[in-house]
Amino acid sequence: MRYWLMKSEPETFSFQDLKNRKNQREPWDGVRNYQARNFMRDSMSIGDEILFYHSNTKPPGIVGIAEVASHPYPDYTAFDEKSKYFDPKSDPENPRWFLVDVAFKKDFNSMVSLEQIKVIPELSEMKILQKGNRLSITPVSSDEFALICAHGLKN
DNA sequence: GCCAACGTTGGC
DNA sequence: GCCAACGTTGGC
Repeated sequence: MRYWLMKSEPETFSFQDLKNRKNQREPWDGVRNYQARNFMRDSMSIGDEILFYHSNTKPPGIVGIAEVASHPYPDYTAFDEKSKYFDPKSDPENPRWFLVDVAFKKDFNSMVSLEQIKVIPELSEMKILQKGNRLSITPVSSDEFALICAHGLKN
């Protein structure tokens, strides 16, 4: 079992949007970064838990828990000329981009904001805090995951 | 809206 | 294979 942090801009796709989806489940399409793709394609397993992070919003932070809900499979939006994620270089015979389905698991009682994360010494190693980090998917340790959940789930 | 950081592209 | 130009991310 691994743990991940996945970013999404709430204006594009929020945690509430995920919760409102049929089966509370959504393909994580549109990732066009090789490192993030590799995490989904090579390292994720069904049941891995995900910290759902809202970026580019005020305040940014982690709003709840999701989980990996499928094996990796090709990102079909890369083959769709009408999609904004269309990539003519991704060949259906040899797909360049992969994704997993993500499922809603649990709301936090209160957001764990980026500001809070920054002041918790045990979280100082998190990728999200490292300078210049822009990766939309990053691994999280089990201790970090547990600590953030403890903060998010307390009243 | 600014801009630092970083990934990708393409000419050479 | 180098690297300048360009586009994007995302906190502030």
